[in-house]
Amino acid sequence: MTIKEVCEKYDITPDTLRYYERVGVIPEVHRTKGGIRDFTDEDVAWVENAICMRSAGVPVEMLIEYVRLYQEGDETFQARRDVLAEAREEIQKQLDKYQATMDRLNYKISRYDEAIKTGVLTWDRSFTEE
Amino acid sequence: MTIKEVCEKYDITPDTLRYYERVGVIPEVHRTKGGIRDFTDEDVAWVENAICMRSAGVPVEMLIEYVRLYQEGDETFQARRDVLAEAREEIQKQLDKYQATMDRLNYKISRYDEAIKTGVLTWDRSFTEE
DNA sequence: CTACAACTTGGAGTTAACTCTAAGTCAAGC
DNA sequence: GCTTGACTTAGAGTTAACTCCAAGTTGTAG
Repeated sequence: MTIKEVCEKYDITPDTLRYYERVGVIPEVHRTKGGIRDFTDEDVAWVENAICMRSAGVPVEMLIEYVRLYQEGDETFQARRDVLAEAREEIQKQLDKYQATMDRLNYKISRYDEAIKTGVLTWDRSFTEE
Repeated sequence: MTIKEVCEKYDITPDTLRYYERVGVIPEVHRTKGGIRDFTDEDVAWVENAICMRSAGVPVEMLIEYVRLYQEGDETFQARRDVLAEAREEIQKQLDKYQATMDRLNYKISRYDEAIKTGVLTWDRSFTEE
């Protein structure tokens, strides 16, 4: 699979993919004799994983650490698990914040829908705001 | 309320608060005769709102737009609602991504827990990865 | 065999959102 | 009244994560 195909598959730019490989977010990608990237299924799976993790805000630094441990072999199972567990905790915290913000937005939008009908904007919660 | 008290309440730095006021993420804060910030309850409510929105990744630019509309008065109810609805959509998309990443992490961590017990790491999903 | 688009690299540039610095002002305690 | 620490501003600097650029190479279509 060429870099272009992988990029289209995940809607990212070649620059991002090359950057991921350069800094170690994904392991080194297979090449043709000429030196052009030719992604194997395994390479693509690493890309998919990286993009999924990044989309949830897992820092590049943490992904690099995971790949580094992976390349060290089977003695790093526990260390790798710990990295993943840390990422999971961060994501759970973020999920909670997102949910709180959703609640606030839903409340405010419902108040605005009211205001658009009645011409008057009112807040009944402890939001002294606005 | 002093800037320090507000910062302690929300665990942020004075620099961040001053930055928020400067660029318009929150409206201008009440001052003492000497020119020192003295946050009213309303000011604090704006801060709380900004921090909640930012914690869910709502861009500073969008908060500025909301404050700008707010200061234009009652003719902007609809426009403000639209800004909030856009923020809500983005957050929903992010929530979905976070959930997908959680699923992936839970799966991987369970595989590692297995591997730590048995000494062998196996993947059964379509993750050719690793 | 020749275009020419798509690839390569190393390194510089960009962006959003802070974060820090310098130089000065305010105010509480002695 | 003086010291001392927290406050003020304008503007420069930082960080993470890309994103772009220049100069050169590869590979496919005619």
